Amino acid sequence: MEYNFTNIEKKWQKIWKANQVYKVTEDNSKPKYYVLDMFPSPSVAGLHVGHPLGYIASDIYARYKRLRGFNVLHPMGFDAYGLPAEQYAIQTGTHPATTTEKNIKRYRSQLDQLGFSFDWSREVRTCDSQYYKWTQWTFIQLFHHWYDQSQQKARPIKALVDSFEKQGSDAVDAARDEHEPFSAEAWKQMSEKQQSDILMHYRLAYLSETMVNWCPALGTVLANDEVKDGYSERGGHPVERKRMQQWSLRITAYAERLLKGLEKIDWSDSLKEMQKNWIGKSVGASVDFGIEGHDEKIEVFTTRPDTLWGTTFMVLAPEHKLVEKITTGEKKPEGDAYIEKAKKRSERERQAETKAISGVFTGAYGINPLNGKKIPIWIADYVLSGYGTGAIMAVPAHDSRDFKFARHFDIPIIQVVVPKGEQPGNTDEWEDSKDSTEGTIINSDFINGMKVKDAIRKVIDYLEAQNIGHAKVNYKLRDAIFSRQRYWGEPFPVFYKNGVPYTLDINQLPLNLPEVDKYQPTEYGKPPLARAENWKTEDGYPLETNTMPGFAGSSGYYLRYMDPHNEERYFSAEAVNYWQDVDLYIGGAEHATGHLIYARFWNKFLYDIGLSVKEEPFKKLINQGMIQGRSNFVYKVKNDNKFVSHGLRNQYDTIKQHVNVNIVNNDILDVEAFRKWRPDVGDAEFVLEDDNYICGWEVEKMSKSKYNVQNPDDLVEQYGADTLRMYEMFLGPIEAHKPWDTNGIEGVFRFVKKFWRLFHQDNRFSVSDEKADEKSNKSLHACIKKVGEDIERFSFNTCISTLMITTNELLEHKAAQREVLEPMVILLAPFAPHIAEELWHLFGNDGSVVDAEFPAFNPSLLVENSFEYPVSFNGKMRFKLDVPNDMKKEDIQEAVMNHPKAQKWIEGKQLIKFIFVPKKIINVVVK
RNA sequence: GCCCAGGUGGCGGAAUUGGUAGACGCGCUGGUCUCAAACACCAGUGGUAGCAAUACCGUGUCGGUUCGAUCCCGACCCUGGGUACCA
Repeated sequence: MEYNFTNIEKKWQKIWKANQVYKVTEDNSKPKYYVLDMFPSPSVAGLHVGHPLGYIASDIYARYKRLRGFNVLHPMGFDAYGLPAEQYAIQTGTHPATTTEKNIKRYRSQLDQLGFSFDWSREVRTCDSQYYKWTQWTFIQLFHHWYDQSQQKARPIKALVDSFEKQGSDAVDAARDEHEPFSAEAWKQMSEKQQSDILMHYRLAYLSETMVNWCPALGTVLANDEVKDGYSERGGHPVERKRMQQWSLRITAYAERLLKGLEKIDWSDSLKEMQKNWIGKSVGASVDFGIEGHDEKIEVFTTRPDTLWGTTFMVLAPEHKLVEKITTGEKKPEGDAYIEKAKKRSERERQAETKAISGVFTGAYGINPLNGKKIPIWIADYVLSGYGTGAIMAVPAHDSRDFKFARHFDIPIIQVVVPKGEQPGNTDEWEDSKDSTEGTIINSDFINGMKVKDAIRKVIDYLEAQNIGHAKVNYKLRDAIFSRQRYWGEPFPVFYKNGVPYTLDINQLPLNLPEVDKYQPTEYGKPPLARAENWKTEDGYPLETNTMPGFAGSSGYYLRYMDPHNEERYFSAEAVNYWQDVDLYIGGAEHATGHLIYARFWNKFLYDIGLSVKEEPFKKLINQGMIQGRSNFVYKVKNDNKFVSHGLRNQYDTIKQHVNVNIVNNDILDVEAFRKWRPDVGDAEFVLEDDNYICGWEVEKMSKSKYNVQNPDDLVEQYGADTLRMYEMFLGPIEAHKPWDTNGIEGVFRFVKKFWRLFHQDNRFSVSDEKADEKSNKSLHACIKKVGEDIERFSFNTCISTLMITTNELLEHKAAQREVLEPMVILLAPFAPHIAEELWHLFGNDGSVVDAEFPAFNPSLLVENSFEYPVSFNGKMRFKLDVPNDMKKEDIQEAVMNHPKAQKWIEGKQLIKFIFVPKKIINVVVK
């Protein structure tokens, strides 16, 4: 019988579906295991070869755990809201729901043909109202909760209001924005609007003014990514920074718990490090600087209050609220121009460009609260309004960036810390700032002579005693801006009454996304939902027109999989008590500081209010590497409808443009296909080299916008799903990034055919019930051991190598006994489920191979009584020597030294040391 | 700029991380089978020198620690990801 993968795969996929082989229910007789993939966002391009990489890995592990007797939850769904469907809708007028539905169908059929063990009865889609009902529900909960620092948990707003009524604002220790304190009496006399404004400073979901990239021409807000040099990437319209009222989530309240929680989870150190840096905890002090001639104070945060005496200037972010007020008349024009310029630059641009030093003196002076010294106040765009207080005290002697700024503008530099073993220096001669992490304080009044650590403590005590500052912990983490001026997202369950926001009743959920005539913003720059007819409550109050961001729907989806059809609740207590949390989560590292932080926050909140039963949602996380695309480029001559070949591009002034890799073969462009693909330049001239148009190439992220997407369908048709699954795993370690290349899939295909041949003779399934020989048994058990160990450490590429090696050995031994071949089928099953299932049934088994038992390995078969040692001289391997296990070190030394091959290396030299590492190496050191 | 990761033959990678560098596979070379091809099978394959045994060189670059470094330390170069409204 020939190996006909198409028939085999189709047949078993049908049977698995009909028998619901992958459907799971809570089963208290078995331990649970929850394997989760980051669900895909269904794009027009379909699934590309990078998507399945993670899914194959998780599927292997899910199947493996099932073979080990676990009740495995392995669900899948779709992150269906987002920009791409909306952009497409703006261009074509097609409703995003239509596009999304179509894309999901395509994804589903692509996933199905790969033979994944997903329980599709649990599918969720973020754009489904029965799903987003619970996203909206969670938002309402966030709105009605605040964070109690003393209890370190979220509590109902009701409790806060009670406290205000009894004791005013000072009785609680809450995560909140700054506001003036008030008494219980004052609270009671406030209007509803005033009370609402106060509560906004506490709610975990709140309205506030935040900075955005505003593009007036497009009437929309843009991501930093969409802004290039102050212009929109799309259309090239000017963009400016602007304040806008937005919903935010007070994720900063959870900063400390997000940080601490990292210690308890099994994630890679690099990912934890990224999150740690993102949260960016720093311990220091808040200090109030006076301003000459003004009543206001400038609050700065510093990690080094001990260097206060070294402060020779201050810097405000251009957006700082005091800039306008303190800039003096003569400096005003210069200041305004600078602020105008800064507005046009994105935060990232402002931080990236450190070579060009820029800034403007305000003409105003701050007062150092410790010594009363006057220090100039500058404006510079390297200070960002979003970090700390948007103002810094600059200590040029001990900070590199401040140093460069001071040198550039000729501002004095005062040394205040002397590093250990050094003498105080002349700062005029310095080329850079001096490290100050450790050392002795000078030029600093009452802390002179103290060590840095003690000085910090002393200064903070002094600041607090004088009421000019206090100890403070600052986090780089910012609250998550939660509103988007877009159509294709969850509507907020919020309406406005006299300008005060209220949430809908839970029983009014879901608030369905309304129909609109167009998907772009209105002429007045209002979000698309403003176009919806009757977008108001039954009582006629206007509903919120913003929608939620992409991460809203993906923040809690793993919980909904536990009980996806529950209409009464997010999920039942029974379901969550059984499934608990995700044991293994597989997805891309590009989510490190986005989704993976938001989801942890979301889960902690649900934990606080008694829904989640585990504080951390994802116990173990694996980041599958990105399969990178190989992009191709054409070179268009600027201001001319002409393209030049790669080798000639430097002779012209050209722009590099992506070209669809599917019309490029071996970097040679199919010019006719290109004309069809880009009708806008259909009549272009092509400058060739050697009669060909050669394209440039680069390895980049695979994405539709780079036209380098490869999809798996053709490969499944040509080689079958089992081969594709194993080939993707064989490419390299799951966590490594690798460029996609189809060369090499033939080798895996050969292996699958070889494996099939193990069980067949003269085209007939032919396996005997006789005892297998020792060699075959040894091969099998070495394989069981290695494959088991390697699956446990997610080293799937070496699993496949091992299976190849064992298959070659068994073929060589002409092993055809059930005793060795049947366990091989089970070992292969997680990787290549279709062929394994077919062979499993050829053996006469009834049930599915997924319910088989992972074979046990017999250690006694693998015991060796000697070891072949590599013998090195001065670290260089020279020959090998077989040594019995029970031989003594002295005897081994003698055997080595008397070995004929050793003479060449020891002749005329003196033995310094004889190193013997059991089961590793022998090294002879001679001189 | 900042944070994180990576760099090993012609190519993907292995060496479970201080102990034989290059497992397994692709590709390539030669051969068997065939009228021929495909499939399959056999042999070889890091570089240099050599008929060979063997020797020297070799894990991005430079330097260090060690009996011994792909692995640890320092400096640098290059590539990829993230950088808060792409998902």
